[in-house]
Amino acid sequence: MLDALRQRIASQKLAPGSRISEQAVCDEFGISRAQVREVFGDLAQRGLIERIPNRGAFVARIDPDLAFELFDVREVLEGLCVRVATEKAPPETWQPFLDALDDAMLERVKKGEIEPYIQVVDGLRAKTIEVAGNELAETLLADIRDRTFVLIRRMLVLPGRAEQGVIENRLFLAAMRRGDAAEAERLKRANVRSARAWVERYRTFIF
Amino acid sequence: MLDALRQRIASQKLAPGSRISEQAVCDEFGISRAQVREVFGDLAQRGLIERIPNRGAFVARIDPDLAFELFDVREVLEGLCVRVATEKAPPETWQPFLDALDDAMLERVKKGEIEPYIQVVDGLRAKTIEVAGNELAETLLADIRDRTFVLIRRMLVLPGRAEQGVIENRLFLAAMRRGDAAEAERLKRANVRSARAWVERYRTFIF
DNA sequence: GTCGCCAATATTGTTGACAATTTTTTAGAG
DNA sequence: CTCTAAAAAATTGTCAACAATATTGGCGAC
Repeated sequence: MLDALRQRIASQKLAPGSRISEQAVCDEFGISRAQVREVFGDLAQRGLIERIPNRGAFVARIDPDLAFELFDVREVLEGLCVRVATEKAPPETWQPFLDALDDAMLERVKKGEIEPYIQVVDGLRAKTIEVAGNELAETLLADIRDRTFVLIRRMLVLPGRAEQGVIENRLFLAAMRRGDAAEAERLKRANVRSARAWVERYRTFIF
Repeated sequence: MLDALRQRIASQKLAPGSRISEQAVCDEFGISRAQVREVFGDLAQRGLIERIPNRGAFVARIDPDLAFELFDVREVLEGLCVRVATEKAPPETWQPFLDALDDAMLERVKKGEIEPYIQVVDGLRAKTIEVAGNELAETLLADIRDRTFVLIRRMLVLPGRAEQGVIENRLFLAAMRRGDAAEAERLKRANVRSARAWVERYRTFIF
């Protein structure tokens, strides 16, 4: 139930800025307002909704400043996970992802076919976070993902971004593959910073 | 009210593992259970308490694994804040802190007088986070601080740790003073990792 | 016709009572 | 005396009604 709302907000099936009525949620899920209010408290703390006293709950808007904050925190947390994952997992763990990001994949994204790329990158991140084994970082990154989900999709359809993403992912994956944790972290962070720069550059389109 | 409980848990006036009765909080603060339950939800998400269905709320225990997770996340977040703060603030911002951490201070901590040192370091962190202007990182670091407050106090009374802290703080402060953001971040991270290593080394005393 | 004010409506915030579950106590058998 | 089981007490989870606040609609003055 909480996850259902999380997903809807992340995917913008609920438009940013729109109000979510407590009663509407009660009716749809057949639960009492007390439970809805508990869920709302949860969503508010995750930054997915904003609660204004006596006014209600509103789907959070992502202004550019906040988006860059999210990118900065994501950069260091994913960098941390990449470093620890590189140290913990055997190097061959990352080979399948390197294989998947081959030249054929590069051709596909050049033609605008980004779904397979997203699949691989999502799998890689999930694996990295799992291996890193830092539950705190895991939950924080999940929250950040919820809040930036649509933003990132919008960025990935920009001309050339997914292609650049393939190249950057190859770079830090190669470092992971050879067990160079410090360099892998550095390259992963460069990757996130690069994405941040694209958002900055195409700000008018994305926001 | 939430802050009162936060402080009590952070300072371990409420012992880790002990149960917090909803009714007890109601009586003490003169509020209804619904409000208490909302606060409990908040505390649970911050990781300060653990709620077990139909059993109640328990003050969270910090086992070594979790402590190291907290240190790892703190390392990268404080590193981020130091880097951004160095980029944003004029270099002379950090001079007062360098001045405070002089040889006289070093002598004091050598004699076990760590309170002034803690004062300065806390002020430095507050200033750094404020200047960095990343509200997400700010709240996350505040939560981590709540959870590791007692831990760090226990570490600082260990022989030699505060002294080492003075030296490490001087190092990254010097980098901030000369506007070298990348190096300041690196040295701040080394500082947190060093603290983590002390906790690891004196594990039996600290946990 | 527009602005301001007041009533009507709707929504959120709060409270207390009731239900479900767990813990403690007590009684009884071995 | 100890262990088991059932009853009693205490605690958390849930709900519906009430109060407070905000929004909407309508009326009248200018």
